[in-house]
Amino acid sequence: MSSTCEGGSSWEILVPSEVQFDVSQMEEIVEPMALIVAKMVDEAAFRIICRTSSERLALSQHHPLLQLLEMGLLNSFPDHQIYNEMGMWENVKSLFWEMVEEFVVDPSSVTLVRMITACTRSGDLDSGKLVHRYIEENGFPVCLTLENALMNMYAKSGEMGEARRLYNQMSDPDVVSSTTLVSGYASSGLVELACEVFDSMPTRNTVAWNAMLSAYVLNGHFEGAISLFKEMLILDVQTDEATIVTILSACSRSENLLIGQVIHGYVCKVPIFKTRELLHSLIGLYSKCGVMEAAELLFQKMDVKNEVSWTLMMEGYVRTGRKEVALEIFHNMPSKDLASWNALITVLVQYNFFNEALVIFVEMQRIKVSPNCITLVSTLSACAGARALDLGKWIHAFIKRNDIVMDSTLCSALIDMYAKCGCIELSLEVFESMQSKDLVWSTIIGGLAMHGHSKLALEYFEQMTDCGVVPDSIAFIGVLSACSHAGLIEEGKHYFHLMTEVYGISPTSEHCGCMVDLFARQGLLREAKDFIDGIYISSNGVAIWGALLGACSIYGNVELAEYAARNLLMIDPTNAGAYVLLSNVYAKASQWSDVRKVRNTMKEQRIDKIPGCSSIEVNGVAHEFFVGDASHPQCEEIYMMLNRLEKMLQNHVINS
DNA sequence: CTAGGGTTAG
Repeated sequence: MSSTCEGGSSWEILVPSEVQFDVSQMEEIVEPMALIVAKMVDEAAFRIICRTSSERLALSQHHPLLQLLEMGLLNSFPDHQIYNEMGMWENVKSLFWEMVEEFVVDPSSVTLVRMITACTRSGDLDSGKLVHRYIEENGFPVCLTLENALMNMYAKSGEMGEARRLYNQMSDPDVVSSTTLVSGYASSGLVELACEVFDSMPTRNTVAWNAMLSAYVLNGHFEGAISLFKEMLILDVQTDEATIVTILSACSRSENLLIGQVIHGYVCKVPIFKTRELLHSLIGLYSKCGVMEAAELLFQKMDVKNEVSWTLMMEGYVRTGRKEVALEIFHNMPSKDLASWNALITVLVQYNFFNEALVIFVEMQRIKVSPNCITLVSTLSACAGARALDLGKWIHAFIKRNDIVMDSTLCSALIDMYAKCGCIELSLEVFESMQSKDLVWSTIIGGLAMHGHSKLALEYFEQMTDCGVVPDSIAFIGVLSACSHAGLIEEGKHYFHLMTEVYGISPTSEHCGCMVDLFARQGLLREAKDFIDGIYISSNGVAIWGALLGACSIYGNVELAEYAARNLLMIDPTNAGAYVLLSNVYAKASQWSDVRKVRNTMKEQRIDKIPGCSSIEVNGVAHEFFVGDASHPQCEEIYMMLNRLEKMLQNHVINS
């Protein structure tokens, strides 16, 4: 058995000294190189690699000398072959089995490492485990590199227990072993464990620091990432492109423009190569923070743009409200991939351009671009926002027809779409059909609350915790709004306490808005104000003051209404609703001069009351109705029906 | 030969 761990490669012997690795000579030496590769590889079976170009490519990825030639090699192949990475790994795997089973050659440790890497990259844990068992059964010695490769395979497949077991068995783990663990824990969401391993490392290189940085960023600990980066600078750790890309991603995701700009300055001063990826992360930062002038400047400077470059700019323009510019970029992009379509639909939905998002989806169908799960999730939330029930149902049917895997995000989007479109029964149907409900409880609770099924929403919440699922922030929004709609004061207080004290979730302005609404709707204005006084309200606290102001206008409390309106307008000076409600309170109290003052201020500030508008989709056609609107062709019938419904409701209230 | 990076997701 040839089973020793090879040290250096035998390239020096195999490569003729007259062969110069000059890029200009690439074409001429590709063929000889392929032959050398065949000779160098000690297994007979690998000779077949030289038969086709894609097989040659497969091997080239694993040889340092051929990697040098990669540019030239790749240039001689058509694009689709280069990017068919999956096919390449499949080639490596089938060659391996051919070698050990048909040619009965013992693989060297280098070959085993390549095989394990092929399994890891193609996400084929089953084959990997088979090879692992094959190694153990044949008693092949396992060198450090092979141990690391095996650990990495388990880590990448989320089997951190097995990865850790291998690590603990190692006699002499190195910086690669620990870094593999750090990034494995990071992708499993176990930042604390990643931290622990990182802290225990005797030596750390740039890759190790980058892995820890990325551990923070992947799990949303942007502040942690920023302070780790500072530590790198203080300790004078070498930074590289990957460091910058990672830290910039932390800045843009937390919209920390200031630190991002500092890093932009740093990049300009230190010798770091401004790769396209690095420029993308800078553009991404400015686009996310709405500084389109800076993004545009960098974008213009790029010599080679790709789909990502165009997509980042497009997103930025939607975010800054210039969606026409964004659409123009989109339509003029030299090439777009699925991610570009998804990015546009998603960002349009995020900024409430639901109908525009649906138009893009329809366009996508027309030119036959196949949507993926992400497309469908975003489009379903566009349907929810636009109340486009028919299209939502069509997507549901599309999912069934194409056997698309219903993962929890997709189910959640369906449940939410049906709930928002008024079909809570269909929401429940999707919910009940799921095997694992762990990640969709919050959505169904929110849907039930929205439909006024408060008691049921609370029952589902209890079921959720009975199943051992830990409720998240979203679940509590549903629960608290259910309490507020049903006037369940004590229950509301109980759940708020449960959320903050037992589950340690810090309340957002939405939770607080629900609480204020809970008290204020019942006329407990004092309690509502006390609640507000006890919390910190950030710049997105419009819902909190709005809830208080709304209740004040119902109960006619002038003093408190003024207080609420003042605070609301401090956050959002152009909030038309605040002015209207305030003037209603004054009118109720017959303070006509104050009513006039408010109206005049609105005129001076050019604040227009946005007319209330409802819309409904019937047979795929959206119908819009404004306040006092009489323009609909069936207006008379609609109002007759409305009156009948109103009478029915009044009778219902009297009877119950 | 093995470890780290960018756009899309309620």
